[in-house]
Amino acid sequence: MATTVKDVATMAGISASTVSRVLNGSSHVSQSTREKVMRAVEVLNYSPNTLAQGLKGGNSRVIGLIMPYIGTSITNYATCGVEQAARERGYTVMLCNTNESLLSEKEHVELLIKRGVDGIIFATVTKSLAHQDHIRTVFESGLPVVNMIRRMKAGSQVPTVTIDNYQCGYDVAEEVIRQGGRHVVIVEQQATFYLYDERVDGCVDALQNCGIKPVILSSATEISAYLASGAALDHVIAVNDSVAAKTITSIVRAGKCVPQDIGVFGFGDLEISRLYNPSISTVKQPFTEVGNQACHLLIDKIENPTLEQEREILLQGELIVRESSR
Amino acid sequence: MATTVKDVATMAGISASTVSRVLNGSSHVSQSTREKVMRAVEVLNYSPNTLAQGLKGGNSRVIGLIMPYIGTSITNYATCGVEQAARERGYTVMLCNTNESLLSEKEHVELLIKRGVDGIIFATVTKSLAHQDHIRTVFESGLPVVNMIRRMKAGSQVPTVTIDNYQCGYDVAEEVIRQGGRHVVIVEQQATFYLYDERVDGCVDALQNCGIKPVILSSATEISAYLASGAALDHVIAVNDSVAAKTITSIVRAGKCVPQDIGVFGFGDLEISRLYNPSISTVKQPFTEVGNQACHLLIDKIENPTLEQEREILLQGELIVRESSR
DNA sequence: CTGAAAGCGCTTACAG
DNA sequence: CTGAAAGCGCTTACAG
Repeated sequence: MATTVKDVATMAGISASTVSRVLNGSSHVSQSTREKVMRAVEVLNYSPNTLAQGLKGGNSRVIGLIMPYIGTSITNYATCGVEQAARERGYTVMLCNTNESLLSEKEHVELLIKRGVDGIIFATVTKSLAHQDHIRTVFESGLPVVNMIRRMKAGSQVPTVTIDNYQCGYDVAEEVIRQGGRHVVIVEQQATFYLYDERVDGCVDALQNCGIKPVILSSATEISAYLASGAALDHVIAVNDSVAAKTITSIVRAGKCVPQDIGVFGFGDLEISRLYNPSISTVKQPFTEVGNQACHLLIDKIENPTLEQEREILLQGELIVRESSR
Repeated sequence: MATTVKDVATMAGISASTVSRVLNGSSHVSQSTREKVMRAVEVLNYSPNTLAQGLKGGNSRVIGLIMPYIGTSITNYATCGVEQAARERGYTVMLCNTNESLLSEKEHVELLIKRGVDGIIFATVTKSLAHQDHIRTVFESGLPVVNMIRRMKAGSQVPTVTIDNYQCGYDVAEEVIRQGGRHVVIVEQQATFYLYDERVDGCVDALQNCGIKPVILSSATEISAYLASGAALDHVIAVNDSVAAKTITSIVRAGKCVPQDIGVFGFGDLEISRLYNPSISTVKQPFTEVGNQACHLLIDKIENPTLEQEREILLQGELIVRESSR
């Protein structure tokens, strides 16, 4: 049904081999046959079957993307970035969702290999150091692999693209200090990820450099009790924008004003930080760019296997001061 | 490098054909050879190369998913739903992002066909009736196709899974009336989609049935001027949750209270509607379910080509009343 | 510069 | 019940 090399060859009056050569521009072909082929390709609207190309051992031009969850904006933007870079370079993305399941992540790896992908991008579910053998195995097999968003274990050879969350935390804390912060609370969230830990570490270090020891609460709901206790408080740094929003609500309901009484910061620059009233000061996280770079890194390796890859790419966030602070 | 049928055949001491038969369970095979094969498969950890399977004319077990934009929660949830259903049934998703470009949508169709997908799911970018020929062409070629989220032109044969936005609008307006609404404003948004139009239509019809004629504003920023004009207003229905949030901010800044002075409703049940202060009354939209059903519809057709498909599946929303109303 | 042949890994009539 | 052969569409040494 679809047109094949054979059809083109017949129409051009030459062999299939030569058609293939013209299309892949490998060896030298005479100008006249090249033109004949191109004309036939044009007329028949021919385009090679990638399945067959992939089977033949060439690149399948498909990369696997294994995400922990797709319904969240971080992974979303990263997915978007990967897809965009892949398309630019002529690759297609196979999307896998592990729902934060390690088992599922492992299964997806096997599936993707079976599907003949040229490489795999992870945003690995594991922060546990012990459970990344499946990734290392793939890496060592020579199949190009890039990890993004979430760090892997220290000493891992797998190239990783991520955001410098420690620095983001450090920047926020410095801004807090600039605004005169003395009594600072950091609000975490139940499910903690590396990236939250890193943000918190950055905050704590920056604050301690100025002699401030922050109080750490493990969820936004604890803010009410903290305020009720009468403890001094002038700034809150929440581990992400959603938590910041919840925190502001708690503060306002306790009868305090944001930012007049208490300044609040989040991380992420999600839609909510712009829409919330008051709008939320935050650190913008370039996740689309993370996806983009991860994909380019992967394809570079695919197309040039001997390439020495960068071990780690750290992207910087951008402090955005809005109404919820100062 | 990877193990093939041949390896299994050699190990089991039989032919490749028979191995294939055992694995595909087609014709009858003796119990003893079946066992030999299974044992070899086990030992070699064999799993067939899907590229070769696809090339051979069987199902490639890959479906194409063409989304207009991935960085937004609606399409996100739908993507999630598709991926989930696909995985359950042994299919893999190729993700395409058109960025709302019709040209790109057309290119993706060709790409996916070339990639040998078994079927394609769209959330088509066009609401223009004139520009869906590429989809119709595919549909008529017999390749299974399902459209979701956004309607296609009336009379289109392409099965569509979507949310009953008209009914959602109708439900919200009825709730407004139940709450004693008399002076109602509907706030739209710049980029209007079918689904927004449908919501508005539902609202307008329900209100008019009760003798209420709503005022329609084209963006949340107009609410300030409207309030300043001194016009009576007791309820606002915004075309989605983000617009509802902006509307509330405008109302509050104009010195009015939500919901005491003015009740506000949105659509979507996005994260923001829970986090906003006050939390926003809305209609929950089951987009994950939309993706899910679209995918099942597609795979049903793939696996049973003679199947008579439903032309349209309409999913219902769910009214959620929160603090921003009554 | 170009063609015939072999092969990627699989499946499926066609024979036995 | 099972095997040998052909073929899916392509590419790539191997000859000329």
